[in-house]
Amino acid sequence: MIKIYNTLTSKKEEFAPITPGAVKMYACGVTVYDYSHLGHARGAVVFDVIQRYFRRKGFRVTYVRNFTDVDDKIINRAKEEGTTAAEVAQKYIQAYQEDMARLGVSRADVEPRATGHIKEMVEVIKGLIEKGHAYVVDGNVFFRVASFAGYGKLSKRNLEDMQAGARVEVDERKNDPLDFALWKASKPGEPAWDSPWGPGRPGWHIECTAMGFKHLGETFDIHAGGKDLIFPHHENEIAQSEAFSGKRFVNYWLHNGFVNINQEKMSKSLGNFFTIREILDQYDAEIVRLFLLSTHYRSPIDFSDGNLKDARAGLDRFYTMKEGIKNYLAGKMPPAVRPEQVIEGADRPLYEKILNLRTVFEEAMDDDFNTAFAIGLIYDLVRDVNKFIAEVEGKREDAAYIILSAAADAFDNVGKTLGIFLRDPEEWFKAARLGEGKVSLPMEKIEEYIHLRNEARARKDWAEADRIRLVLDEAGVALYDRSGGTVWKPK
RNA sequence: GGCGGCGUAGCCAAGUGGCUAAGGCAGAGGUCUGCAAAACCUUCAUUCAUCGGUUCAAAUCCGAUCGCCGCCUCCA
Repeated sequence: MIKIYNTLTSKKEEFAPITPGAVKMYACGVTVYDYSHLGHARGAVVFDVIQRYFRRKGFRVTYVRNFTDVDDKIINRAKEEGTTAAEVAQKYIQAYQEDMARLGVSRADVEPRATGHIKEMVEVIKGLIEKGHAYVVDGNVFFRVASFAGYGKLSKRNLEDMQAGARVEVDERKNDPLDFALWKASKPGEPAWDSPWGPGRPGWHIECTAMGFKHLGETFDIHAGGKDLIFPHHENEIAQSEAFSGKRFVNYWLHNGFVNINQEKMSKSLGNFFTIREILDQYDAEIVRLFLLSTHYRSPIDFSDGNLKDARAGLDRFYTMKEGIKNYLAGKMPPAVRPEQVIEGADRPLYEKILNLRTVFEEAMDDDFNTAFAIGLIYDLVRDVNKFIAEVEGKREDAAYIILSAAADAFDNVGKTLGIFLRDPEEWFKAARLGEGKVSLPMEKIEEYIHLRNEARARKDWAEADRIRLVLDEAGVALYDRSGGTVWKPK
């Protein structure tokens, strides 16, 4: 059974879906006014793995991830660029989709846009006014926070604390500084939609309520987002949603930790961010994905060159093993024997451990999606499999075949949920790493040098062999003489 | 000021009451190798920021102290 840390209760809880066998999940997407940065990537990757994991466990998942495509920042950006808000939004939605595709993030089942749900938002706002939870001032509509008894239950703060600490200039039209805008009257030239209160545009929080209601219902299982959304965004969502429906809005609130740089939050306002595409120009997407999954999703993760290099080293290690498996299995046929007939006693524990990987992986993931631990389990098995490969000479071929193909299957199986470890080793070592621009020779030239070097080695001309090794080394190519021949990898 | 979180080896990082504190990187020694690399083996925290307390038993619970971070304003 899956246990999830719920921000609302500050505890890990057993996941009990509203509808047995189904998960209704909403993740706050991005405001599309600029390229997304690594912090956005973290949430996307983490919640992608979580929704994949639910599917793996047999749940019917409806995953909604929205785009905020109307907002002050989009309007400002449009002004700066002399274009329209709609064009700005379209451009960065496109860019986001490209970034996500490169990171291997699956498409959500529904990817709604705020501007496509104005009607739904207006309906919710109307209902809130009728129920006395909202009021109209000069074409603006504000939510009356004091009218909702549970306000503060998600972010664990009470109204007095917040008023004491209020340090923003207060919109004079609000009855109370904590009240927030549901609908904003548009200024001339701004995007505007007709409403009972005059032309305007929605406030930020109302979109998630309206889109969540429409695509998932008035109560759904999971609502996810970055920790910085807890207050005020998610707190406000709860207030307006529950005030409107009279029902519990969301059962489990999940919040991912930040990506830090030098122990500081990566953010637009600090200017210390790297866009996803900048990072992907330097590091293969799989490195980034492994890096993001190597820390539990609720903890902060520090972005640094060293940490990305660690992730790369991990992938080198994994794919070296995968290459070893592949080389062994190449050209051999699956034996028509039962595993228990041919696997010798000494290898039984390894075989059991391989078959057990799926189970222990799921135990780790069941515990609040502990990808870091799950990856540790994978590397633990990598070492065992490498040991087996190192000693495979003396083994029965049919038994070795069964063990190694079972290992390949097991790694593949868990890799699919994480979205890593799935490539062909050859592709990893060559295409992926070549893509980082570290090798300054074309592949054909490299192969030619290797051929020349092996001729030199055949006549025991070690000086020439070493000279060629050095030439390739300077071009960023490392050579390894294996029993099956010489292979090369980017340094 | 209010609220929340974190502090585990040189580095990254699991572990939240009880077997030997996962896993990776880096380091040291070894096997292998024409030389290398990879891989494998051995080694690498008597100790979990500090100090007290609770308990038969704590990195894990409680209190205090120090340090760091986040939210309270748009923020994944």
